[in-house]
Amino acid sequence: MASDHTRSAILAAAERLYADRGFGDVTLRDIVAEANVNLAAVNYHFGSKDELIAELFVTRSIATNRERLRELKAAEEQGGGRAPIEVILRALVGPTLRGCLGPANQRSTAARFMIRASIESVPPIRRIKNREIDHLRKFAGAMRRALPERSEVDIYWGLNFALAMAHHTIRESERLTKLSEGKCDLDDVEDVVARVVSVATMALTAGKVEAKPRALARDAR
Amino acid sequence: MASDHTRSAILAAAERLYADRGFGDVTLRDIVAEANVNLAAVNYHFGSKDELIAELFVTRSIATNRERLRELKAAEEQGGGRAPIEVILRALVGPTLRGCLGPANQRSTAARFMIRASIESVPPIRRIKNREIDHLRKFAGAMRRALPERSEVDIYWGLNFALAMAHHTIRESERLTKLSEGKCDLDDVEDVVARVVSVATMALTAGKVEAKPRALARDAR
DNA sequence: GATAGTTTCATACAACTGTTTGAATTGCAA
DNA sequence: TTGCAATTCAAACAGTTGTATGAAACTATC
Repeated sequence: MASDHTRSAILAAAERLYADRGFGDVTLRDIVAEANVNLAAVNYHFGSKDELIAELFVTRSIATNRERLRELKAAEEQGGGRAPIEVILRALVGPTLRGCLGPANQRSTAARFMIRASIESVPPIRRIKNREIDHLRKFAGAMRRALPERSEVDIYWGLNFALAMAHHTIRESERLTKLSEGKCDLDDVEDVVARVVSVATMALTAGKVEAKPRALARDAR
Repeated sequence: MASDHTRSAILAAAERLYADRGFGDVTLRDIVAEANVNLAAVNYHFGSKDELIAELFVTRSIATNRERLRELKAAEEQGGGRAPIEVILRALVGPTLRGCLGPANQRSTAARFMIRASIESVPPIRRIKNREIDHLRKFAGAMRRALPERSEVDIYWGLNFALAMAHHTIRESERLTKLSEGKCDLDDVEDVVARVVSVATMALTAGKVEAKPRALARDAR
C-alpha cells in the first residue's frame, strides 16, 4: 500500500492540467512532469491513461450524483413522499451549477475539470455518462409523483430541458458573457439556478390549472 | 483549376467518416482511402487537416445561418419590422433542429456531421464557433424589438435557453430516447421545434401581461 | 509537339503517443 | 541485518500521426 503519495499526486496533476488545457493536448508526459513522478507511474498505478481519466471522472461524478440524491431525498421526505416540482428541479440542476459556475478564481479544480468533461467528451468519459440513465430515472420518478396529472412524455421533455439549460449554460458560459457584454452575471450562481428552475417549472406546468399561482421561484428553498 | 474531382471527393469522404466515427479516430489515411486519393492530396488541396475540417464546418455553418436569417428577415418584413417572438425563436432553432433531427435513415450526411461537431468540439471548429456571436446578436436585436418592455438581461437568458434546449436535444437525443423508452419521439421534428419554441417563449414572456393569451405555439408559423 | 503549370503519387520524415521492460531503489517484516 | 515485496526509474518500444519531398503523370497553351 505504501504512501499513496504518487497516486494522488498524479490524480491532482491530471485534474489540474485537464481542467486548464483540455484532454486534447495534455499528454501523460505533461502529467508526470507536473506531478514530479516517473512516466511509468501512471500505468503502474492506474493501468492506462483512459483508466486514469475514468477514475477522475467517476469520482467527481458520483459526488455530484450523491449530492443531487441527498437533496431530492430530503425534499421528498419532508413532503411525505412527494416534493414540489421546483425543489426536485433544484436538486437536479443545483449541485452541477453550483459546482461549475461562480467566480472563476474561487472555482475549484474539480469544477473546472467537470466543465472540461462536459465540453470535450472523450471516449472513457462518454462510456461512463451512458450509465447515468438509471440516476436520471430516479428524478423522472420523483417528477411523476409531483405532477401525477402530467403525461410521461411531458415529464421527460421537462427533465431534458432542465438539464439542457443547466449544461448549456455551463458549457457556453463564456460565450453568454461575451454576447451579453457582461450583463448576464454567471457568477451569481443562485440567480442562474433560479432562472433554470423557473423556466423548467413553467415548461412542466404550463397549460395546467396551478394549485396556487407561484412566484418565480427565485427565492425558493 | 482542372476537374476539382479530388478536392470534392476528399470533402465528401471526410464528412462521411467524421459523421460516422467522430473526429477522434478518423485519420487522414482513413479519409484518403475512403476517397481513393493519395495521402498528399489533403495537404495539397487544403493545406492541413485542420483547414479541411474548418472548411467542412464553415460550409455547413453558413448554410444554416443563412437559412436562419432568411426566416428571420421574412418574418420581420411581414410584421413591419417587428416579428412575434415565437416566430423569431422558430427561425433561431428551427433550421438546426430540422437539419439534425428526424428519421435517422433520411438524415443527411451533412446533418450527422453537424451533430458530431456539436458533440465533439475539436479545436478548429471551436475557433469558428467563437465568431458566431455576431450572428446571434442579430437575433438578440430582433427579440428586443419584439419584446421592448423586457430587460436586456432577460432577452439574453431567453436566447441562451432556447439554444440550450435545441442543442442539448440534438446532442443527447439518443439518451433522451433511451431514458423515455421511446416515448419522446425525436423523429417528429416539428413537435420538437414547437416544444422548444413554446418553452423559450414562456421563459421570455413570463411575469408580463401578455397582449393576448397564446396557445402553445405548436402550430405557429 | 514542346513547354509550362498543375496535380498526383510513393515514400520518407520527424515528432509524438501510450505502454512495456527490467534493473535499481525503497520500505517493511522477520 | 536479511529477505521480499512494492515502488520507482531510465530507457526503449512499437505504433500512429500529420506533413514534406521530389519525381512522375497529366493538361492545356502556344
